[in-house]
Amino acid sequence: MTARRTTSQRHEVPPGDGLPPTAWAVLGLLSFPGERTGYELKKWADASLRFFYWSPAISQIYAELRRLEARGYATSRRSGPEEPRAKRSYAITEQGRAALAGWAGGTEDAGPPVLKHPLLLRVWLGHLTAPDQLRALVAEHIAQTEGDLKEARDALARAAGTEAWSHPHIALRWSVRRLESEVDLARAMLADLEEADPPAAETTPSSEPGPAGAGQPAEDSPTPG
Amino acid sequence: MTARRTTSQRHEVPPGDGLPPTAWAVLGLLSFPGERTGYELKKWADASLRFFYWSPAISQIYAELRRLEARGYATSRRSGPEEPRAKRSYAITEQGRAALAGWAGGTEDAGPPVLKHPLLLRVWLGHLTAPDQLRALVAEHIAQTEGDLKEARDALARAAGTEAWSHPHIALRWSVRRLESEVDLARAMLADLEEADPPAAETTPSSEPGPAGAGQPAEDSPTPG
DNA sequence: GTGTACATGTAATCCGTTACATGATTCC
DNA sequence: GGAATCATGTAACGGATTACATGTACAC
Repeated sequence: MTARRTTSQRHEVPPGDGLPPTAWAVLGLLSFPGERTGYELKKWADASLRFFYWSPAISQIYAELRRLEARGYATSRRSGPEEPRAKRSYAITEQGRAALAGWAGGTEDAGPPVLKHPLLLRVWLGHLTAPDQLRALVAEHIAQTEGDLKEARDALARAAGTEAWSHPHIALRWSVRRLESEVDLARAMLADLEEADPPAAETTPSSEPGPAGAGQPAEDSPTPG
Repeated sequence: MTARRTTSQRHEVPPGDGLPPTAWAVLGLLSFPGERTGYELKKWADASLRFFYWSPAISQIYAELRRLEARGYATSRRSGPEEPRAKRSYAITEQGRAALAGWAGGTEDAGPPVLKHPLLLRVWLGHLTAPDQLRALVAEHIAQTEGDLKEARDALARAAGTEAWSHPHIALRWSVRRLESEVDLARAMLADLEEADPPAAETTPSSEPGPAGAGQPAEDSPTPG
């Protein structure tokens, strides 16, 4: 409900582009010099874009490449007999570059960032789970995020050699910091959970004993937090 | 490629539930005491779950509610003539609560958090955009995030009165901190962008002048960072 | 009496995933 | 010779959105 106008009445398709975000991402990969196969694009996306954008199914990359070509935003070329493998390599066209630059420059709103965090949903539903089990889930998430963080750092280190690609580099730095923050956030939440529901232990003989009204709040209460 | 096993061979559908994440979220909303209409669920999701999970289309909430009822996870009741409006109210069943508790407890992996950040894609593609235009996009994102942050803080303040709902409260606290971090991250990125490409100004007479090899790196270079 | 909020749905469409199918090349 | 990687695609399906359709209640 955050504004986001519905383009007015009578289904007039956005005259210009109307491409899904994934198409722009694929075209973006092609915007760097050189030509590439769908397979290569997939590997590349998994190594960089995945940290802040997405990691698409390979079948969809092929589909987007065909669409991009149909629009004149990319051209493709079958490998000749000199190359060992039969494959199809794509390159961006002038038209494609212009359209992409328009998208990247922000003439049409690219939409807000989307975050879908199942762990948080589980925490939100913490009343259904045993406290230590919930904390274990958070701890597991921390471990997993630390793994991602390591991978992002490796990617950043790899990219450090290849200079002149400053913008991908900046995006990766953002990703590393973001993952660091994700770990911090999870740790802070763990602390909150412990405070709200101290682990069964002999070292906390203060405050309320426990089973007062923690179970079910008054019936018919309106939408909480 | 972060593990995430493909459930092994031969399409054996997950025997138990196989519900999409959205269904669990809707059922989760129902797991708090009281009965609610689809319309109320939508409003509630927009006021809380949206900060860390999702904000579904109203039509889909109705669809999920019907599915949940078909599975026996929820029951519905039409409003009688005593109520001013004709509507259908849903409540969770014992079965539904049990299934949801199983999901929330983590027996089946709920999947990793998903982040799709169009701004970062644009930054990654910064070579296509004028430096100050790109910085303007980041600045706009900061402003927008600060708006979200304010809303999240308001939600937290509203929830502060309604105690005993400690878990939703903890999730909201996480969201507030997360949005604060998002602002910090964007500011840091802005600084990186300024360093990489100093704004046309008279106050920085040091380091390299600029247009050396910043345009197109050597042709045929392999997949960069 | 007009607009907004409440309230529920259907239909069309599309993005995206999973599963399936196929085959060549390279590495061990 | 067998596994992993390279390489490309089709088919089925499902989740989710947008647009459309409809109507009541309430506030101003």
